[in-house]
Amino acid sequence: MENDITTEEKIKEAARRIFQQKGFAGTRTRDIAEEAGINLALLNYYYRSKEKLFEIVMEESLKQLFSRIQWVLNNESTSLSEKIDTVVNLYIDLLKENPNIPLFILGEVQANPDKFRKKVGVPDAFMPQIAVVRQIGEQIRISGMEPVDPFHFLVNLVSMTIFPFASKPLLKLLMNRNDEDFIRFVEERRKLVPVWIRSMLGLKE
Amino acid sequence: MENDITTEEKIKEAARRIFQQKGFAGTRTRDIAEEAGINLALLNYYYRSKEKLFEIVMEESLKQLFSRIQWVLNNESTSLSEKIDTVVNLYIDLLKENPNIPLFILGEVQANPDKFRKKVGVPDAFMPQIAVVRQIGEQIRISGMEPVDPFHFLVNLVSMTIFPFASKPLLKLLMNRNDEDFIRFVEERRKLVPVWIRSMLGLKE
DNA sequence: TTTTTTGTTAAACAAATGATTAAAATATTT
DNA sequence: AAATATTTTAATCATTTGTTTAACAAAAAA
Repeated sequence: MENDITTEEKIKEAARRIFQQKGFAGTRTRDIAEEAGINLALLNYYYRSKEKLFEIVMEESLKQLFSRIQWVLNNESTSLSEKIDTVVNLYIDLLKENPNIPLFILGEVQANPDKFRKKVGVPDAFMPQIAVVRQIGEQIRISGMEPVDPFHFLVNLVSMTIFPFASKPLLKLLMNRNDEDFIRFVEERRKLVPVWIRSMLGLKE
Repeated sequence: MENDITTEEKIKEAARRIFQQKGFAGTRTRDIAEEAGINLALLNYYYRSKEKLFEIVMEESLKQLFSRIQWVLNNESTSLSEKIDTVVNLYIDLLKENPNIPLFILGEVQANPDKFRKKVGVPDAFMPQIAVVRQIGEQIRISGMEPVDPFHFLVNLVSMTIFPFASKPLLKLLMNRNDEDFIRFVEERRKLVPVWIRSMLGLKE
């Protein structure tokens, strides 16, 4: 049988699943080994330590959550309205596959803020320069609303898209819904969130 | 000197701070003892175990985040618009004092969904009966928009209010803002979020 | 004051856990 | 095939960590 997936990859995938669900402190190397179906010692053979393996998983998770979106938001050749649609679609697609990513990252940052200072450090005065922020600023002027910090709308977009996934287990309990219901609920938001955001900004459909 | 605060309370307060920041797995009993300035053995003397102490902290955190809000949302004698204002104000007040609560609860639920089945279990078909859901449903009909699940607006309200706190450390990094800036940003949202929600619902100011 | 109860401390225990080692199995090279 | 290198395994090590114990101190009751 040709088992294309190498042992090294099996370990990383298992680590990803468990780290993302339980966090660094809540994960035991033995859990990862069991999930991967390999001997405990192989973890230290391929990756030097639990910490090192975690670094890799975290790095990739950050990349998943930020890199594509960052590119979209900074694209000078798409309209604000297109950006809104794209971001919502990208996030919902990603989080349907991998709903634990947001809490994983946020939780680790909250537990260990120092470790992330450098990792997520954004060059000073870069963010305000990003295309979408400028476009939101313009739209605020155009629509004639009172001046507001453009970041509010970015936060709204991300909040309304990501938060339902971050609170998925709680939502399911509170709303008495199963997985299927939850997916349906989120798919409705795929259309609704962009409508709401555009409406906030006074953007016509 | 009359030190009103009893040893037992000192331990619980220290536990609350550390548990809420690091989570159950990330917290060592020795950290709690040090933070409380007491001998390690006193933790097991007053509370039987780390687990039992955690239960108490979690119980109180859930109560903080849910009980008052639940009461507000289910109040038959306030308008929908009033409820929106009240919820946003209550949450922002609470989270300014205690910004780690949301991630704490959500993280523990994600790490250990089973433990919370019973704890947060809501009586079947209770949620749809709650006053605010009915009021939102009515407003949806009145405003003449296409029929939508009223829960979307509850989720929007909670997302836009709570998510900025859940992502506070990351937001600060990404937006290059300090604590003072963050508070200002959140205070702006105290006024803005209700406006946006009302607008989504076609509610006049 | 004497006795008893309650609170506190330092030390130690036992289990859990990340990591290592040395040998065995498997694959690759010569 | 023999030799070498790589991968895997079982056992063990060393540290961390939740908990307990036994002695001591302080407070309350007698």
